[in-house]
Amino acid sequence: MVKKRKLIGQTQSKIFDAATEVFEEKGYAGARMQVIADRAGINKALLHYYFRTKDQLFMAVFHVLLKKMFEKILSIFMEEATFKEKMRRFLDEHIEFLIRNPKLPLFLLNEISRNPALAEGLRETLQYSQIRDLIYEKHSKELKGYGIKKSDMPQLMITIVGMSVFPVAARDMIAIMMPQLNDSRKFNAFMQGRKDFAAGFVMTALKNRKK
Amino acid sequence: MVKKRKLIGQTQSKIFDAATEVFEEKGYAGARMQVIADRAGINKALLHYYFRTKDQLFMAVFHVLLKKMFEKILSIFMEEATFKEKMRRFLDEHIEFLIRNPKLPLFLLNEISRNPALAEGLRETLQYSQIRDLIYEKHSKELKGYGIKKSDMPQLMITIVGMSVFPVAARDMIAIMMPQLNDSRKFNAFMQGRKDFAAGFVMTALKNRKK
DNA sequence: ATTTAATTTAACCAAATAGTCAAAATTAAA
DNA sequence: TTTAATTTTGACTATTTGGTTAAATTAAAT
Repeated sequence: MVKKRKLIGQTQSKIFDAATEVFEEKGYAGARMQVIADRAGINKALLHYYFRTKDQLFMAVFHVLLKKMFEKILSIFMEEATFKEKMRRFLDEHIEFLIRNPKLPLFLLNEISRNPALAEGLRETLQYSQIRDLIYEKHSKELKGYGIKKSDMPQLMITIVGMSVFPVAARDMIAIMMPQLNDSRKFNAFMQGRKDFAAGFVMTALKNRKK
Repeated sequence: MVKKRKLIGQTQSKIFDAATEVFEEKGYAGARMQVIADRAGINKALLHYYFRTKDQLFMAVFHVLLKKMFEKILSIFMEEATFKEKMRRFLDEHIEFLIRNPKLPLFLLNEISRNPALAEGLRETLQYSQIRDLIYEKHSKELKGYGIKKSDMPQLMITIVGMSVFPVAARDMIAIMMPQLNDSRKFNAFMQGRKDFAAGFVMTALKNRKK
């Protein structure tokens, strides 16, 4: 019984891992079931045994990745700390996360853009309006001190998240314009440097903001 | 003679426009030649008459769009003005450009990411290192005053471009987390507001930067 | 050991899709 | 007006690709 489940688990997770790789690399439309099977080291029919269709396999992978990404983004902002501390922690941890998962943002942005319904399930789970209120309410004083009104929160949050996500999403385009960031060692060094740069940049902009 | 060319031009550009739409929406892998033909109002065989293969049609579209995007980004930074003025003008014009071409960034980022060789041709055309030197050399004094060293330029440039590009690329994900930006009127208003927000944010961060 | 159930495979199938071609229609040239 | 060249089409082909099925293999239960 245990052994059986272990075996199922092994095959299933081999498939799942292979599918994750291929979908992240090629997207839904570009992914091939045969390629996933090959990379998992199994027969193509076995894919359909465990995950009836390409859609179902994709959905399984997609939702795990979507959750992974959002949990990372949101968890830090739910902790107890000043906004400044949260922002710093967010940039540190999120950039580490992105260095380990460089293909994740572009994959998610794309698939959601091609089919917004994909993320529909998350809307209820997230209840972002509550989260946003929570973030703002919690830091209302601190943020007012920076001249940030409630209505400015989207601008600010998108700026902060963009600071970490954009360079990773745009990496291959950046590599064209900035050959000095071409190889991954140098790019990762750039991302490491971005922790300080982004945190300093945002804090300076906030502290000296016209109110 | 003139008429003939005009007719060719008409059909070719009908095909080209349709292909642009479909590729931008679906990406290379998700695009269908039949759909492009339908949208152009012509027979599928005519696609292959004017553009021998899907690859050739894609390449034609891709390179026009890539050029369009990069020209917009770079042209402003090549003008005669202070760095501050250029940045302001860049954010204004680039955000207007992105409002009119909302699908362009994600499309380009994706296709380049799936096949970095696609952008290979641009490397020589752009000679970014020269451009970067030019930008820095031209504004060396101004930027030093802000505590920006030559080695900080990638961080700064990526931050500025990300300010305009990221919200558009991440639009559908943002719509999930921020339902208040869901409909396009409100999102465009957000992007209009971003001209001021981003310019103010960057300038404040620069002016008060620790040196 | 034998039977039953779960897992895996090789060989197929059907639909989708890029691409072809010969002939028809249209347009330009003689 | 006739001829030649170009453009457009309908019907077709080859390949790719997601998905199926029946048989073989392995594990579990009796």
